[in-house]
Amino acid sequence: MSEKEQKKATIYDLSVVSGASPSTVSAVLNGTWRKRRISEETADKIMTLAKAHRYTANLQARGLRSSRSGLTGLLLPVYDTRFFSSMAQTFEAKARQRGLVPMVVSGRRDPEEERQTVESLIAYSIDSLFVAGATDPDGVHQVCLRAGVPHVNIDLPGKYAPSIISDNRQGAEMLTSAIIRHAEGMGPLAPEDVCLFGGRDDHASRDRVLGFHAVKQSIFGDDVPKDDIETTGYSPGMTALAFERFYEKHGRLPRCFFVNSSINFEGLLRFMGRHDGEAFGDIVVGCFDYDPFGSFLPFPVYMIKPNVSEMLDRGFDLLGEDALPEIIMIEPQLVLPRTALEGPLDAIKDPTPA
Amino acid sequence: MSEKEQKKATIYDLSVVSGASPSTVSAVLNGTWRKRRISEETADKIMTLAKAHRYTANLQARGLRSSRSGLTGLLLPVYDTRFFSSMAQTFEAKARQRGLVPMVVSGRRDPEEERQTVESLIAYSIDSLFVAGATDPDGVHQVCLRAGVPHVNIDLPGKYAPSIISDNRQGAEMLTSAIIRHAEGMGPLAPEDVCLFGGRDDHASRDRVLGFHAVKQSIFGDDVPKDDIETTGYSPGMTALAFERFYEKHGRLPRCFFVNSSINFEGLLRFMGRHDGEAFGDIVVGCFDYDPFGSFLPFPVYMIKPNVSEMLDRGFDLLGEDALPEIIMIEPQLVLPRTALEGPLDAIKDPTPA
DNA sequence: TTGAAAGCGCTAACAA
DNA sequence: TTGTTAGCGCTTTCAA
Repeated sequence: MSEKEQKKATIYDLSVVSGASPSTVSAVLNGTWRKRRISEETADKIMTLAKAHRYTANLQARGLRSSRSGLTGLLLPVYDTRFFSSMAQTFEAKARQRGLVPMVVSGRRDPEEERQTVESLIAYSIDSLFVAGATDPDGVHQVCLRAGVPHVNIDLPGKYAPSIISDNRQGAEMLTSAIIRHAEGMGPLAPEDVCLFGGRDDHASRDRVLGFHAVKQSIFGDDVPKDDIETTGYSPGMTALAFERFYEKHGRLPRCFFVNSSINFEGLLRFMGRHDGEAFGDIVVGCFDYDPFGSFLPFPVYMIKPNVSEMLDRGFDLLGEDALPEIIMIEPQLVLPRTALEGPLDAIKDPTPA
Repeated sequence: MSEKEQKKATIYDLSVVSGASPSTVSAVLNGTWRKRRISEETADKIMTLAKAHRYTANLQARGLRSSRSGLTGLLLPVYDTRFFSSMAQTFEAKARQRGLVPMVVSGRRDPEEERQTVESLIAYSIDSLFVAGATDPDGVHQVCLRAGVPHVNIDLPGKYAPSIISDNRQGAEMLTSAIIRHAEGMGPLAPEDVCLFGGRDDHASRDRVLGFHAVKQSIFGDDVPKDDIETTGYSPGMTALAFERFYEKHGRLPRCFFVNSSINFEGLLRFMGRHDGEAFGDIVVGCFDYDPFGSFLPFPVYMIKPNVSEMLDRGFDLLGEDALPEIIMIEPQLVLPRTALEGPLDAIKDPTPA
């Protein structure tokens, strides 16, 4: 309670106490003073004064005047999965490294909401936008284009802006062979024992299905049934239903299956909550997404971890020039069952516990 | 690609095309026109024009002029746990319901970084701030106070601002009795079979330890050893080490233990990754925090789920008046093993999968 | 090496 | 019922 709420100091206040003009103060405080050939002496004096008066720039005013806000946006579908929350964490760190302030928002997989949410960012004059896993990246693109906001797509590609995505095809192949190999080690496997749950009609899901089928074919030959896919959207509830249906029909879950995202994986949890171990005794599961707790469930779970850090770095690189709408693929990582990877949490220095 | 990047329309553009003055346009577009007694007719015309020209207000300018930015901040320690990511998700929804734009940032449990991060929000003139789980809430308070930013503490209390926290004492009691009851069902239990891992010297941990000991005492009597606590900080690595140490010494993990947060729980995962089932055969675990995947690990896991929605609602209520620095406790929920609760993800309408 | 002055887009008295 | 005007705090020519 030591200091009172005082009006924030402005460059005019510092101009008065320093005897310099507001424009000089401004230049000193925003770092352009060297090239404005202001004497080291004046600069020092002003900076000292600024510190003493706890001056911090009003970034709204700066942004209004200079039409560069210093804000960079990240549009997520949802926060509440390990994939997207670690993306938010990593994004924030990388933005701040670059002297930008991150604004993370969620579009909740609704094209209209995505556009509106982005409009709200643009209303604050964000300088750039990362569009991650958008349901309608091209709709978002239109909005950005009108406002002249440079943007890149992450994880799910769009047609009109550069896209940096996981190599879904290759990841799906790694994952599919891993789970099949594991399941085969537990007894002979038929093609109909190997299924895929989740996903929808988007770029990522299509590539994953391609990879999944390619591997099945290479193992079981050409006569694999094509009805081994249960498309459920990205909804835990729908995915749980799909598992229930399969269970009704076959009296158990498939011995070996691929789940298309951690959100679909939550559908499996719901199924598990309603059934005991018999329903899913010796299954082997693959999940396209990594969740540390998911990796330790009571059956083997292979996971694919997208390389978020790399994707974001490439994204920041591409924002500078207005790049072509090409698609850049980043190799994801196969994570073996019962693996607790280190993450952004490990980078933080926790104060001493005692 | 249909529309080109055009300069954003301003109230002056609309003033020209509508024939009304800029201030009239302004009043119409910011909703104050009724009380400025502007005719419905004029208002309609301007609104139509605004729509046609895709006008959206420049919120930096509005904020600069009116000194209300429409931004509300949420300071988190980290994004990357289910507790905080679902808080971010819920916060965003509640902020938008109230016509505010959320800015979520992470202070990474570093007092200095917390203050700096909040300064960066204040530089954009946020109207209010939620301080969740801060390591140094009172340091953040000072920063907010100087800038006149109303703020509340969530989850971890501060001395100078209103705090809305989980009832940690009561939650710990629920959790402790649940795991002890469960473990007793599997065979007789001695006081030294029941331990607590994680946490540090903060308000939440202290209350949890209190609740933990109270229940142990009520069950085992007064002679419970007080060396049943392993304080590790909020770090997966440190917590894993604590489990290793215990294992070295006793050849197995305690039969029944309380883990102080999902971050500490990740330390258990790391331990599990390095040992096979014998090391933790028939353990019963309680975790103060809920994670759906954690609930389905291969041993019984009881979890406590804080009531985030309620905490945030109360927080928004308290921001209006400048409230006293009281502590409001919200009852958390005990979640039984193998429970997949619905969450923010279920509220979202997923587009049809096909 | 520095200062004066205009203006970013908006709001809010005060006039009319 | 509407318009005029000043200015939020800053940057940026242009002039000195």
